[in-house]
Amino acid sequence: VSDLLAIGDFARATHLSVKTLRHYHDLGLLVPASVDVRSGYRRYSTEQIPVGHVVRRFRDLDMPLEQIRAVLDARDLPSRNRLIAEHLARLEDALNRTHSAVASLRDILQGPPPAAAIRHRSEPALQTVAISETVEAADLSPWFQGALDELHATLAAQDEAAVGPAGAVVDDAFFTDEHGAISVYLPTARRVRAVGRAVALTLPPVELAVIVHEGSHVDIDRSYGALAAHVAHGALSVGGPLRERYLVGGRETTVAADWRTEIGWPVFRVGAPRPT
Amino acid sequence: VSDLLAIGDFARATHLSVKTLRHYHDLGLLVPASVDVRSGYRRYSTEQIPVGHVVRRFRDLDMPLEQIRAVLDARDLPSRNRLIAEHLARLEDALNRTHSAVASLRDILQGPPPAAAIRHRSEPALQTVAISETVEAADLSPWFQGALDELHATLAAQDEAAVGPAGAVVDDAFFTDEHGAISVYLPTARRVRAVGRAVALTLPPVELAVIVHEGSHVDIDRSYGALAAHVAHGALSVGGPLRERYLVGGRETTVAADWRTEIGWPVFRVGAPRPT
DNA sequence: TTGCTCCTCACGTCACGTGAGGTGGC
DNA sequence: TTGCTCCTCACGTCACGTGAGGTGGC
Repeated sequence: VSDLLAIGDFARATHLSVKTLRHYHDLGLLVPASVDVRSGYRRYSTEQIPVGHVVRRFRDLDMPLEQIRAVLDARDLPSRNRLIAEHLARLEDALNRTHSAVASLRDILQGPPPAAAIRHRSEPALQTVAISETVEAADLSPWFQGALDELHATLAAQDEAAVGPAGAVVDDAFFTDEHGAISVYLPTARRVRAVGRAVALTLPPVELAVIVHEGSHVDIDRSYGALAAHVAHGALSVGGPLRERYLVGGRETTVAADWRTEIGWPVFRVGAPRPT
Repeated sequence: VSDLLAIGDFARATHLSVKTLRHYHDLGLLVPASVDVRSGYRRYSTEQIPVGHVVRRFRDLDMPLEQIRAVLDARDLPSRNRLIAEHLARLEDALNRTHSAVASLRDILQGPPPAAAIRHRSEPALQTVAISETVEAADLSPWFQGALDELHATLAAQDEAAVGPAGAVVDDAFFTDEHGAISVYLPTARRVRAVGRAVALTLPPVELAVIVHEGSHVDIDRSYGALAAHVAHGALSVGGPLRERYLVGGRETTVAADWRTEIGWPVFRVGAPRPT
């Protein structure tokens, strides 16, 4: 009995608030060593103090409670360490994005965006090998990497090579709802066999207003904005998914400042009769 | 009309989701240039696109919506820049705390805490000059700095000097409820005149179990835990606020690893008859 | 016995997302 | 006219915090 702490003392011992401790009990994340059946009083053992400290540090690192539970429940050390390492990797990603966002904010507050040229182009039908899935905006980057790697591997296995830069067809819902269908593709000379997620896909012809975005994708919304303003100004809007082409991307250089991304926004064909 | 965008096109232009845009409209943060009275359809002007980009970047930096509104509404450039600089400073603080938390997590997972000695001491009454306020746990650090600076300035103005290290008396509620009364004090030879927030305060005598925490305060919960386990083991618990003394702190060295903080936990007097 | 600690329960907060059910615009 | 876009409204989510109203322990 002498080694049990009331919730208030346990709060002082761990620097977790009483409300937080009750919340963790409700969720089964940090269950008191004993609970008085008559009064409902929670009693924590001194052995639980280091557990509280660990939980607090994971929360300081924004780890979701469900994931903390997974770490605490991990059977063996390797799987526990894997979960932690994965979270630290996500955290580092977040820190990098924060640094980029600060730089990008300074940029945007300094002045108007660099006025990139917008041109119109008739895109013919295109033979490709593609992976199509519904993706959350938050998960885009790792999904995209994996898909593109798989496409290159698929071509290599069939002794084929891409006959142009990689690209993507992005459903409207991806922007308006934060998740939607995306196809990542590599253009091919021939129709390739389907392997794994990769399937042959022929992109339909389309009329596009295109802009080339220079640099990292943290800023890519500015090029989308320029394109949207252009299309709105000309009243050229027509439905259909957006296109992206990665003229220079992560496979060519790790220097994000050197990336070149073409964005294509579907429009009416200029000078042609509008569809009735 | 040709320069107005439907909400879906504005979402594509800014990479803010439609749900998010409607939310910002409800809050008055980003109000459409026009709203159709019959249908409720929102129309955004192309001039609003850069505003959307700015809002998105502030959100990427975790700026609360109310604060973003304050930035957008700022009348002059200096006050706008001040709000932004303040947020960036907070952000940098958060990044530093994240780095510390990662290091501290590695520490705690490596092994048991360094077993610091716990001793008992009778603390006599102490004449001090102090600032007492109710503080949120999240605001502790800047509040503490400001209060301590003010105390030193108060003494200097009266040609006095502290006769011992700075300390604090911390109400239990500060730990259990995340906010509570704190007094920061400097011990004085004489009773000083009250100036500003600083008033003369005589601390009552108290029996303490004390531990000395070595290093930065990100880890201080571990020393609190060791102390709590000791007190629980001896069944020595008695009410009353905690004491801290800053033997070596931020005024002595900016190398946080060299800090030494004494934590005092009120206990029964060992070997003395318990109060009846 | 007093006063503090502890209890539950319902609701609030922040920044949206989900989903139902329905209407408008090209 | 069809089908897509857009609308509102109510509720859900995450990790707690607030506050009411009440009981238990030293």
